[in-house]
Amino acid sequence: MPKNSPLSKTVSYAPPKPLYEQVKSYVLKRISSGDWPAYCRLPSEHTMVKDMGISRMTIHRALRELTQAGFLERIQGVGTFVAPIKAVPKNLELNDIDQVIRARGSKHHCKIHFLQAEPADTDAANLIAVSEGDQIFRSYFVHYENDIPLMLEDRHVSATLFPEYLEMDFHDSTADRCISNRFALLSHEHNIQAKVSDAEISHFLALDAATACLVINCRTWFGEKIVSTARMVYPGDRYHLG
Amino acid sequence: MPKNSPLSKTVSYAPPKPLYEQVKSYVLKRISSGDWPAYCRLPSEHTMVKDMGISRMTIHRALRELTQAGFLERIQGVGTFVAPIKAVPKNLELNDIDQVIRARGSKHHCKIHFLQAEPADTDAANLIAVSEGDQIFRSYFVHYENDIPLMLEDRHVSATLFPEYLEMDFHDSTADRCISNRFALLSHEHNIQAKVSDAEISHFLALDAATACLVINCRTWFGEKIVSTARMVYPGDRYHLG
DNA sequence: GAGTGGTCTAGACCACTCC
DNA sequence: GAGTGGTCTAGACCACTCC
Repeated sequence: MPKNSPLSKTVSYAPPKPLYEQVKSYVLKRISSGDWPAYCRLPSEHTMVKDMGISRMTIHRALRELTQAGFLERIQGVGTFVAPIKAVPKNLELNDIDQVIRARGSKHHCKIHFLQAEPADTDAANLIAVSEGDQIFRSYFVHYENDIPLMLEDRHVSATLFPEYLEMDFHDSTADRCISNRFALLSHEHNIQAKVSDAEISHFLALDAATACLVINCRTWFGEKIVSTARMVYPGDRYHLG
Repeated sequence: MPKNSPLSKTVSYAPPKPLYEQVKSYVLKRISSGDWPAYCRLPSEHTMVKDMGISRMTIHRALRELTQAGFLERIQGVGTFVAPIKAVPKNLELNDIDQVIRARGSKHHCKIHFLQAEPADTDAANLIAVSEGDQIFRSYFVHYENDIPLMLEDRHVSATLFPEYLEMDFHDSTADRCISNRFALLSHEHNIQAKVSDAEISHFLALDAATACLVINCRTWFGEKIVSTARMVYPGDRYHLG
């Protein structure tokens, strides 16, 4: 024991990473250093077992996880190869409006302009995949950051899939979160465009002059069915994504 | 053998899914049906081993993969629980401009307005994290869809990290893909806003009148270092994301 | 037939939590 | 101490590719 054993204890060895993590790190290091460029063939599992003295299941787990993460490609009967680099997914994460506002240190509140059942007109019927005239729910909210309007949320909701929608409390939670909490395994489809404010947008977002706005259209699926579609409009000078 | 055995052969049984996939499907079905709501405790691995007659490693793999996918949460020494539903990531995938244009069935080409080394001014130095006056590369391209300008790409590139940048061929590949092909394990950071076209944008994108534009700023990291930053401007009436 | 990766098992040891 | 999940092994059988 060295004389500074109390200190040594404080330093507390990082617990050694599991073997499969060590193998993953090793492979990633070889890839990022350029030792193993794209399409390069890796040693076989059997070879790695011999060379590293690690069991095949452990090697296999490491390589499988790197494959799932997009770094490798494996072909049964052939071998393991470094994946071409496009594999890095360029995703933009979309967060809830109230969380974004709170993360900025501001106060969020939501004004409900209307929240009602109505028969679907042609547009709404298309948006949410019901027949024209079917009853749907519609909500029309404006979200504020410290009393300045930041987002107009115009939402259609399926009355058959989510009959309780009108009774939700939208002051504590967003519509989006109410829907997420109600259904398991939702999927989302987004579309983002830029658009100059029109009379409707200018009115509800309190814009003096024509302003470029971000318009995000989001459709939410539960399995094969559309639960909700939302049009969210942000003034470009007050908000940006990402 | 039934009399239509040739047909039976043609039908070709789907090969049975691996056991761990069957376990995953079973658990997902229980979750999405509502049998196992959020925070619900799952049977222990040992219990599943007994009940299903499947070895623990196989059960464990199924539950681990569902955990990685965000459906479950596991606590060592405690148990396995259904994850609260927020887990569904709402991501927007950002694709390469030339691929988007070709996917629309249009023709892509790129006009190079300039491509040069220059000393970093204050803005550029901040964008790419070098010192003012350091040499950097700058490219200024316009991408066309069938001869209509669709995107202005103003890019700064680190001359130390990517000295070959000026010699790349940008007619066959995009700048973004050149960079991706050059480095392994890049990460990207995006910022999207709406902005009214100014004189510069109107000129290069051939806009007659003030137009709302999508502006995407993208920073590309190689480990701790910034390889490139790009400002990409799309006219809102010609393009939308997603 | 030799080599590859894909799956699965029965057992082991461990760290951790809860009692 | 009993129960939990986390890791690891040594072996097995398999489907697949390439020769």
